[in-house]
Amino acid sequence: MSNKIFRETKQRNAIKRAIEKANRPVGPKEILEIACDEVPNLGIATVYRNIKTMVEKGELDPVELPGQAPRYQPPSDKKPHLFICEKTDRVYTIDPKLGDFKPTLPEGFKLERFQIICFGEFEGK
Amino acid sequence: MSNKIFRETKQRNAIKRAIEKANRPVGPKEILEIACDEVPNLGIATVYRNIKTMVEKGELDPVELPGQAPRYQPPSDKKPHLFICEKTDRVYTIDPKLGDFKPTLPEGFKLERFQIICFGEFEGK
DNA sequence: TTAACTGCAAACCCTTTGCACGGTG
DNA sequence: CACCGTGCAAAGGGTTTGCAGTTAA
Repeated sequence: MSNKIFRETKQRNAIKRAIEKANRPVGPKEILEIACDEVPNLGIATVYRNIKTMVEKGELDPVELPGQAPRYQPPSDKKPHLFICEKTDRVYTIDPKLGDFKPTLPEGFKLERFQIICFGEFEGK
Repeated sequence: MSNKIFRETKQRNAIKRAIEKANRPVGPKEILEIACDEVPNLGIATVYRNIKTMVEKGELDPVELPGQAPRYQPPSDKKPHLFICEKTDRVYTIDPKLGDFKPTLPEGFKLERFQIICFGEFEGK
């Protein structure tokens, strides 16, 4: 069982702020770069360890992408559908207005859940 | 430019046949295992090199998955939508009967194409 | 014969882990 | 002061590359 006590450190806070500041799903390297403004020689291992801890605590959600390493975002923004900008490689969570749409599958396939991944260009800030 | 001449080898043929035999998108390890029936000490590097060559020649299509390494399938079966069996980790291409469905996106997002990834269990052979 | 192909091992890249030190509570 | 967290460097896992020997054409 997990009765570990979590401590506040300047590294952990910098990582949290970096993810919030990004405001879209970001990867470990991206997090490191942003957080390094606050904690110059932050190690990548610390970023990975904190991501893991935060995901376990439910403070961070992994966003898995086709053909790419996972990115992370605060759980409050949780939306399963994604938009991948093919110009900038940035990822956004979207609400594609599905109504009651549901894919129909051939026999034998039991649908648990589904995800729509959109590709294109995002022309915004 | 690429004016290389491609040769037939027993390894390359075994790899091609392994992918055809699988009849669903397969990864390098899976290809190696199947092809090893024909060519016992086939090297994994050869599998990777042939995958690359075949993708470049258009004889093979990569199938990219969220949070997983890409798998490959013959281009004739090309369908963008996928079903991932969470029991066996096997991947299947599907036709989810979309009709004229299209996701509606917020302003600023220019939709180029989209893909539906379904998760669940496949109860078939 | 020539140059593409192969197997092996080493090199890579990204992620994880071991260790000694530093810092929180 | 106990023990969690950190930085560094080494270890892992999957993919790629260098090399010398093999083989297709």
